[in-house]
Parts: sequence; structure tokens; C-alpha cells
Amino acid sequence: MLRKEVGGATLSSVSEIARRSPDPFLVLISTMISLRTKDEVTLPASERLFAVADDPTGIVALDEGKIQKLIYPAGFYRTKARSIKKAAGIIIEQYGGRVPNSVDELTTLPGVGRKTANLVLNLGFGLPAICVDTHVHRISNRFGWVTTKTPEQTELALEVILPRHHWIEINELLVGYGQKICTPLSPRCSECPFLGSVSGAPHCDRAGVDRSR
DNA sequence: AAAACGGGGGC
DNA sequence: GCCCCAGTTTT
Repeated sequence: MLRKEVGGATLSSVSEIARRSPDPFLVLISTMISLRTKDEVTLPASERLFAVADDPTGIVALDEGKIQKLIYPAGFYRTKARSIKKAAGIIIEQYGGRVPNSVDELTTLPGVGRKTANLVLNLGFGLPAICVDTHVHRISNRFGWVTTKTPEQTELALEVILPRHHWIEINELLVGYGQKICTPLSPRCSECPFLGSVSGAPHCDRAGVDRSR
């Protein structure tokens, strides 16, 4: 089971990992594997790796080539293997073997940017973090929720606008909507649940068709 | 701000 | 064959 339908949105492979075992380290590693890689590849790759090693000590003990082989064919598998092993080492040496729970600390890890850090806080620690990827950035601007140039600006703005509860669901719904309907180039506006809805509801001017990625 | 990293799947 | 993908890092 690679995906599950939830109110029209999809649960990502990282969510699936988190649901099975809400271990911040597993969430972190599977998120790193998922970067620019489809769920159908991410989940099996994560499972192969975790079958061999599922904690920082186990990961650092692995040969980098071994990690590469396990997570293939995830994209950027060489870079990811290096980052994963290095991150595990830093977690052991700098953070006492525990995954840090702040954006600033998480982003010190190689291969971990703002989006990954927030997803780990959200899915791994259950904290109210909003992760802004290309989908969320695009949709937020199309809907006129924000007028921002960078994903980081979008993130800061959304933290003020969006509700404080159900952040995990909100993240997934926004992304699922961006994947299936409000796509970058040819949005399926005829299937958009927001188009033509009650006044005051967010709308799309259809002018924001872009290739922000 | 733009390019590089990378393999797989859809059409 | 060409385009796209729940980004991050380096120029």
C-alpha cells in the first residue's frame, strides 16, 4: 500500500512511515529520501534501508555505497546517501543521538532545508509547523493568500494566516490539491472544489500558471 | 538569481 | 523524446 486516500488528498510515504512508527529519526531519513522523488519510490527505498538500520548508530555504521544501493532508485541517491550518513553522525555527536526539534538545529544537518525541517517537526514531533514546498507556495499565491516571492516568505505569512490545529492535515490537503488539481502548468480548474464556491471563499484568477519549482 | 544534482514515469 | 517531480546546495 503506497498511498491512501484521505478526503481526496494523498498520504505521502513519509506520512505512512510516521503513522506506522512516529519516530523522528525515521521521519527525518525518509523525508531526506523523498526529496524530489515520488512516493512509489520513496517508501520501498525507506523500508529497505530501515530493514538494515533504523537508528543513528546503525546508519553511521553503514558503508556509504551500501546506503546508495539500498535507497536506489531514489533520485540523487549518491548525494542522499552521503547526507544521510553524515546527518546520523552529527545527530550522535552533536545532539546525543536524538533528532533535534527546531528548524535552526535541523537545518544544520546536510541535505536538510527548511521544508524538510518543518516536515520533521510536523510529522515526527507533532509540532505545529507548516512546510512550504513548491505546491503550497504556488497555491498560496494563486489564491491571493499571500503575495510572496520565496517559499520562506510564504511560510512566515502562512503561519499567521492558517489555523493552529490540524496542521498535519492542512499540509497534506494543500499538497494533495496542488498535485492533483491546482497543478503548475495546466490546472484542472473544472475539478476545483473552490472555483465558483460561496463569496468570500478563496478563488483562483487562473493567471498564476507558472513553473515555479 | 540561476544552475546543478538524478533516476523514473507519463504521454 | 520531452516534461515533470512534497528541494537543497553551490555558483
